[in-house]
Amino acid sequence: MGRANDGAGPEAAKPVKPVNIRDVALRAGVSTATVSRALAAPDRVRQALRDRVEAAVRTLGYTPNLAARTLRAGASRMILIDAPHRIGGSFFAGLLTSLDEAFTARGYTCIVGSTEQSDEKARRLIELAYARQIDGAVVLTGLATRIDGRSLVEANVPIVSICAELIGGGAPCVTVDDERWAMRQVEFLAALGHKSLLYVGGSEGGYNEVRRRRGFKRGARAAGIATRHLAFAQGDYSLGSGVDAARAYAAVFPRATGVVCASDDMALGFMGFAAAAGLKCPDDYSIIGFDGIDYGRNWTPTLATIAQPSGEMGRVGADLMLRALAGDPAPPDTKITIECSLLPGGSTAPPGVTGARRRPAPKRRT
Amino acid sequence: MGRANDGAGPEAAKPVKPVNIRDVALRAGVSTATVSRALAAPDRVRQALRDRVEAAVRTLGYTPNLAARTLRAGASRMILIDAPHRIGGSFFAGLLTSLDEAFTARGYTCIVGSTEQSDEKARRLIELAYARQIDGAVVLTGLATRIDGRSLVEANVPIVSICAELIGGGAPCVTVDDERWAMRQVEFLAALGHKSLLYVGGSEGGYNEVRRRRGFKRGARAAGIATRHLAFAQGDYSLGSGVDAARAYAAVFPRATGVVCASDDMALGFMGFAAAAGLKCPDDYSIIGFDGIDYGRNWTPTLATIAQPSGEMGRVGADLMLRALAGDPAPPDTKITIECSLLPGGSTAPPGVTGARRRPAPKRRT
DNA sequence: GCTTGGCTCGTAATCGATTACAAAAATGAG
DNA sequence: CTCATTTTTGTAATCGATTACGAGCCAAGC
Repeated sequence: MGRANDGAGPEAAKPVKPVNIRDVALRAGVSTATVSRALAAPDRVRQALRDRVEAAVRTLGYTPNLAARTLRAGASRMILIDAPHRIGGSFFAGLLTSLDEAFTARGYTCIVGSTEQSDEKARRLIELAYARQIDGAVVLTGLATRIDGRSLVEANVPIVSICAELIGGGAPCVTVDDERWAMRQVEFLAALGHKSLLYVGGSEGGYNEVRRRRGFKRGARAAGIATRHLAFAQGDYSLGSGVDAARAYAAVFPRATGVVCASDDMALGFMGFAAAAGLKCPDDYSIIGFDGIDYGRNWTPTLATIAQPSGEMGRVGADLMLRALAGDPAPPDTKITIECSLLPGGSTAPPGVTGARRRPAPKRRT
Repeated sequence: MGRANDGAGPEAAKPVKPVNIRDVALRAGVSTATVSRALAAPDRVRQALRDRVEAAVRTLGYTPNLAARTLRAGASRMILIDAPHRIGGSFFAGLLTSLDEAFTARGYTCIVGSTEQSDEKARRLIELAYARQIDGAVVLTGLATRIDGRSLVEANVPIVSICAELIGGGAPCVTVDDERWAMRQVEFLAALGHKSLLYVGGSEGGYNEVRRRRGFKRGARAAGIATRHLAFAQGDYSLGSGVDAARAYAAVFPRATGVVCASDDMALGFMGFAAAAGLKCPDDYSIIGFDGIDYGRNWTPTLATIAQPSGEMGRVGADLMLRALAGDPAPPDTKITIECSLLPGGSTAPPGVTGARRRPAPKRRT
């Protein structure tokens, strides 16, 4: 078929050797050092040469090799963000967006991963730190995963934690006062007249869960609700676990009129199952969530919740990291607390106000 | 305060020089080449030396520097995933999870970003490709963003697109048959007896939107629904835009009984606003979404929808990429179509079945 | 005229791991 | 025991950009 070898065979397209700084130097008739300077510190190179270099860069389509730069500079301008598995829950999506925006604006690139998703994934992420491939890590889980005896914390890379304190401490953190706002949830329902409550918790033993549960208990005590009028369901923050809680709720604690959830997702799952089971909200029960996600604001009825300002939390956290990277780290015991706000919604009402449902008389213990 | 300089002053902790392969070689009494081989190809090194190397690695806590390896190897084992801005929408969260899982299992690390979010972000991501920092790119937007005259496509890096074909083509893709499944949406509502429909579309002109809208029109024609009984609202796939559509709907087209949405999020937003406005679903209107996200399955009522198998789409897409990275790329015009499924839900019913709402008599044109 | 100082610019070392090549050692065959 | 092979190991080149150092040049000052 004609000329056998014109250098553009079907396979010949592969080894396109990328242009490097030497190619540019050659074309511009200068040394590689001058090319590097023309790009990094233009005011240290004469106008004439600078122009020649820029022209060469343009015509050749040169982009500095990042690996080489990272190797030499000892910094990659990449930040690892260790997000929880439940990114889908959209509260974290907002947080990620604001983090990403803040870092991008300062010339950093974000790598998002989850150390709690699988050991293999965690290993890889931790490895990135030890391999000096990232300049810093933002941890959203609080979980200091340790794989093969090594952890992010010991990789000697600046760390900032958001949403939860790093286990073992040692890193500045940005959180909300989980306990206080969980108390606020209870207070809100109690003020409406609810006297028996169900708590739907997040992943057991986690930083936020421990505090929200404690807040729930303290809130109940403060509102004068006896322990025997409290019930507890264990979820994992996900929509599905809220569904499960609702399923158990019907059987285990039919008399609670107020439901306090540790996440909006669980509250929505709960409402979904309850509705399917014929329970009306807020006629039959009131429910309040935690996070402040969009889905809740548009649910039927709208979900009352504690809104966490994810945008602000991300910005503040990114700022801490950027400061540390600039050589001015905050003291490792720095703790910044962000204010939440309570958003009312149609999911709460005084108990038994419309629904003419049985609400058993107190009946004090047998 | 005692000894003035014990080498561990507050600032002395900083310059912890990380151990490199030379340190290991020195300690094990071998050459750096042997260390490298002992780690990468253990069967090419005698047992005795291998043991010494492994011991040295362990005691020194050595991890190979990734930048150096990338520089030398010409490959970084990093994949860029260009996801749409609306990651929060949780359909993409599922897709990302399955992609990440597939790549991690094969030793790759994912960098997730969005070229459509901001120019600055896009510039950075494209730069990653030109700077040889990524080995491949998975594009979920179909949008071949071009910044400063360069685009991902021209960075000479393997590309796979999922959900949409790459604009301009040239990359294998994994998609669903948007048009056919949009027709199916209409068919489903028409079969229930709905004779006037509202279409709530996604971002205008986008790959999926164009096809779903076309499918909607074809479906209506096939069902014998006249054009004057069709209305169109323009959204952007987000929950909020569904709310807006509902707001406009009430005013613009009060007589449509069926609503076809190009995303579940918009459907949920629509239902949220409609409920607040006193419209009952499915008594007053039926609605069907597209995506198959968890929120819809637990909404009140549950949302009928076209479920896209995000897990499978991710796995298939990752497989295409891994193949290309292994030197066996699929032809650039490869198109893999994944099957969807229609999930029924409480959000649809025959028109006017329970709600005794006005449903204007046909009244054929004036 | 000669020295000092300030700019520019090129040479070459450097970052750390991988690998082609050659040298050395071990193994096997006869 | 010798020669041919195979297996191990070390030396040094390499990937590409950055930067310490010094050479060359020009102007100012005495």
